[in-house]
Amino acid sequence: MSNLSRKQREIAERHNRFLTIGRSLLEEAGFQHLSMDRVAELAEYSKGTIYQHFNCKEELLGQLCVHSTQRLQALTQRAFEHSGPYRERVLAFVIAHDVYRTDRVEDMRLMRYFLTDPVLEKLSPKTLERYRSLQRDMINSLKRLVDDAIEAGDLPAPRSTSADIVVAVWSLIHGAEALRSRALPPAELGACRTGVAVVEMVERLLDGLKWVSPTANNTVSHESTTQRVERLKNALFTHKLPAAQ
Amino acid sequence: MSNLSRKQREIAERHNRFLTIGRSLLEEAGFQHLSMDRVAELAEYSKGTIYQHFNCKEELLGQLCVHSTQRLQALTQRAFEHSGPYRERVLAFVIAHDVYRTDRVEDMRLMRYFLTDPVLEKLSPKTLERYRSLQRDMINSLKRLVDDAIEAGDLPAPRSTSADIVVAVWSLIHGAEALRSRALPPAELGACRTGVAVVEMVERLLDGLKWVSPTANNTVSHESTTQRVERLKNALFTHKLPAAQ
DNA sequence: TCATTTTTAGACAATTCGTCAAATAATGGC
DNA sequence: GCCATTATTTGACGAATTGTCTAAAAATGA
Repeated sequence: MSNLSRKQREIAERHNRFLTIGRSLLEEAGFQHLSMDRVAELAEYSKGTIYQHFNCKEELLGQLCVHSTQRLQALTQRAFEHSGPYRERVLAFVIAHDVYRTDRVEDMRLMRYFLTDPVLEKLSPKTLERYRSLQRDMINSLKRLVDDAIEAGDLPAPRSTSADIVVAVWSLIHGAEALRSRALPPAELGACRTGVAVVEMVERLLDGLKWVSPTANNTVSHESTTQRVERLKNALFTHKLPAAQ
Repeated sequence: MSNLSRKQREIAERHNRFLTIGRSLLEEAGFQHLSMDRVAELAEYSKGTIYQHFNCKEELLGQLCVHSTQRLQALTQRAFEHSGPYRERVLAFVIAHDVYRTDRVEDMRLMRYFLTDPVLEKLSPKTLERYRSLQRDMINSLKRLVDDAIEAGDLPAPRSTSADIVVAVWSLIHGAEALRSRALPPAELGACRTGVAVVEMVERLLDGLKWVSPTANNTVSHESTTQRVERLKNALFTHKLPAAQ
């Protein structure tokens, strides 16, 4: 009995050993250059052994990603537990991401990888579920917060659903992160380099939610967004571009 | 002389042949599963030949990505040439992305790959510059548009720089795209599935820009965003999380 | 102590990238 | 039209990597 538990402990320890070494390889060369051979070699186990713990490379990366996501989630939790006004908690959620990003660059890169690549399909159901569940938690907590804020009158949003608001806040955070990290040379980015700019834009978005009748649109005043989108689509994007290449 | 141009034409044709086949492999299996061996084989050329045109796999993908980006840019161009109110042109910019995404799923995936992965470094200087230049064009056009809109009083934004606004709009578009395509199970996404939601949120953001004094913050009324961020950071995120793993 | 079960090792096949020297084709002078 | 020079194409090759599978080693238990 103590035998069984010792065995289990050994397995768990080895598992962690692989993960720790994987993490350090990640840190020093990026997830692109992490190889199972190298992890096994550094862990002083053979190839066959590592594949007993992780059925593919993505599974190992995925478990590392889950760890990272857990840490991020723990940080965002502080935002939700903040005792200040509802609106401040939303901002704190944004700030949590910025703090995390500043602190753990390579983690963020890995998480972005799992955000964008068709790689989730390779994960074991268990890991996939752990990952999804963490993401859901963060999204749902934010959604609850937004609902509460609206309820309390701290965030009047007569024209928008809380789901849309959550998506928007999430997009501002992660879109800016993607832009910041690669897409453009620094010159064009300007102020976006600082996390404050993102908070600033979230503030403006939240401010904008409270508007009831749009006044900026002088020509067509009682058009819904759907109608507007339809009209512009028809006016500008009906005829296709010439075939590529 | 006609000889030289014939030769050049042949080279260009072969180049295109590789690209076209690359594109079709992309379409059917995603960029992850495109291999140079296979492209060469389908093009009925040997391995060595393809490497005379593209010095690495990323270069081929990069050139495909440039093509895609060109098409997207051509679409966004229509938004800038729209004769409606400035604000509508901003919305049309967003809609252009949605139209493109709907039309060309795999293109979008490839472009997201180049947006998020540390892969730009492998491109040839020429391709990198072509890519950057297209991105710059779109960003700068949008920035000019925002500047004009502010100038014309169509988009009052007393508290924000146009650069920040551009980053925010860009983030809303691409963040939502990332979210939509992978990050979460459909259930949580809700309305975000439709492109209209993004336009909606951009509208709210633009509305929010015109606010001069924040009224939603009841406790500390004359605090700048920078101060606010500092305060929240100190209050919530000073002590670190316990070490991972 | 020995048979049975579990675990580990590392050889193996398959894929892929990118290179290189040799074969082939094109070019141009005579 | 022929041959020397130049350019191009080929496909074999090396290296890295993933994931599998069998035989050896170790642990377990009677």
